[in-house]
Amino acid sequence: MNLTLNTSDVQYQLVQDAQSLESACQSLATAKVIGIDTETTGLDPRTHRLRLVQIAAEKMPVMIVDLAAIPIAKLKPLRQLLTNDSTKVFHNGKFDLSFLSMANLQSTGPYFDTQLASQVLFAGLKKSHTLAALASKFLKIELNKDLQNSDFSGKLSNDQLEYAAIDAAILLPLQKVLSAHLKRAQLLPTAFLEFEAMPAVAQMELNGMLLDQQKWLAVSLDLEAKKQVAALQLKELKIRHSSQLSLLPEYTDCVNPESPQQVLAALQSKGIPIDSTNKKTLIPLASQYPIIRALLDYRKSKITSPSLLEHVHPVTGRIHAQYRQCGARSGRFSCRSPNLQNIPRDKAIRSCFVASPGYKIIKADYSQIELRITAFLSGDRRMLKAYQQGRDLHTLTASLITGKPLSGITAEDRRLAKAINFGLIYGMGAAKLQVYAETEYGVMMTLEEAQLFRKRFFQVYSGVAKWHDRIRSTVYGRGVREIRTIGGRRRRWENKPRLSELLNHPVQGTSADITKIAIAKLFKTLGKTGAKLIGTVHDEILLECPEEQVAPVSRILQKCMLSAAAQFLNPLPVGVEIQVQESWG
DNA sequence: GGATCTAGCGCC
DNA sequence: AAACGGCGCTAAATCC
Repeated sequence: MNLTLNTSDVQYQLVQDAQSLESACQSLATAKVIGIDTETTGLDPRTHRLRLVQIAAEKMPVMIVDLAAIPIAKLKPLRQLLTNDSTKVFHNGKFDLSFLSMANLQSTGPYFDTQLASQVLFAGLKKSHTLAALASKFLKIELNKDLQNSDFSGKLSNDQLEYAAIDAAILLPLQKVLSAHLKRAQLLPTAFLEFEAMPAVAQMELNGMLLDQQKWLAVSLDLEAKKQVAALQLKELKIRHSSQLSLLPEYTDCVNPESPQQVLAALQSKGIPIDSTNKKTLIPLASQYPIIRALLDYRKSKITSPSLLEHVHPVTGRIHAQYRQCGARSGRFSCRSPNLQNIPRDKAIRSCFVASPGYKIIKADYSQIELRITAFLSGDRRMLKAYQQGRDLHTLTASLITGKPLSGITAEDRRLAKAINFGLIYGMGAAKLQVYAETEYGVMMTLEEAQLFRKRFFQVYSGVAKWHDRIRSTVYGRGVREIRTIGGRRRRWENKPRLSELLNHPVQGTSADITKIAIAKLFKTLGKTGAKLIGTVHDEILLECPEEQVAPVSRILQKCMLSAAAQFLNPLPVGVEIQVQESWG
């Protein structure tokens, strides 16, 4: 394997006319693998322009296409090259594909993304995944990135051209060495799963979500008003309750309810025995102390009203959040600017995310996917059987734990069972279960009851108990610092992981793998339906679909999601719930 | 004065 | 013996 690349003699050819483009593309078309990089006038594909497209292949000079010099109509050879069946190697291809797509230069796979490859390889560890870091680590080449943010809009210097050429050329040896590492670590399937999802994610970001700004303004004003009322109540209570503490000025006037430190000190000074002001500490005390009730009300009204309006794009009028495919150690997506994965479920709030005129929002959720994965991984007979029979696992758990017949399970029983199911599969203790059930599901229980429920849960689902034991003895107990999903996605730890983390990754990570496969399949299948992928929230996929296409697209969506899950969970049945609405709410 | 950390909380 | 995991955002607190 030839991994040497002397950056000082990377050859390149600057292409500024149609004829040179055609001949350069002809040579490059013979390559099985090409490295592609782009230079742009900025970071926003909607407002900044694509200036250069650099394409490298082994033993050829890097072709640098100057898009400022060649009319769009003459780019056909480039289009052909981008859509041939060679492997296209990118570094953070989401960025390049977004700009190519906006320049009406579509490309097709197969793709290899060196950044995603590195992230898959080192998931869980603190590593840098920049191109310079990878070049240094794997090729012992120190890239000079001084020109990365230089002005690529005007006349280009030789230094800029050389920089551009090197960034494309280096992708080829990097792809080789990363492939070898992925193969050795048995991570090729996971990496390819990421590569196939990558163009879908790029398109998802470009599509964005439409926010009804009028509606949102009304909702956020309403939230703000509620917050003011709560703050006022809080202030009055504080002043009254602390009036006798006039020697301590910070408690006499008002305490900033936003400051956990001040709130903690203030509450402690009133003799309330707490060591934290978080929800789970305060909720049990709320009935006893009006001030705590007021504080909780204040926080509730404070519901993160992220600066959504600031994220509405001036050109498209839509919100284009950034999804990071390997943003979470488990393989889940993370999302930011804004984080659309933690928008409150409150209908009033989610209803502000709407479909364009003539479109519908199609929202699809996997049903209890993490519990199903747990059933599969543990092999628990009772859970597997319940799912095979199409039963509702929460109701079953409620019945098994309370001893009531299935027909006698109330809504509260089922909420209790949800808390038990979701809490205990990752090994929650009784004390935490008690608090968790109350704060998340509004179900009260004594510590003794929590202990009993916990004991019963592991009795009735003994396969889950055995699965915990197995991980405890073969991984946790031996100090192993890595674990994998069903599909082989690996997460590693710098230090000894907690048992709960080891139990969680195979479940949460498998769920992420399934969603990513579904998104990749969907992207390939939606084709000319006009439906657009606009968001994903872990086990949920959101599409915006032309009204007349809703029926076929719903079927496609369901089929893609079910077949993605079947890749790992077959023959366990999986459920997908599809809703067609005017909005996300 | 800006960068980073912490607590708390929204979502799955 | 006891232990639920994964994120990003905001404001306050703290560090440099």
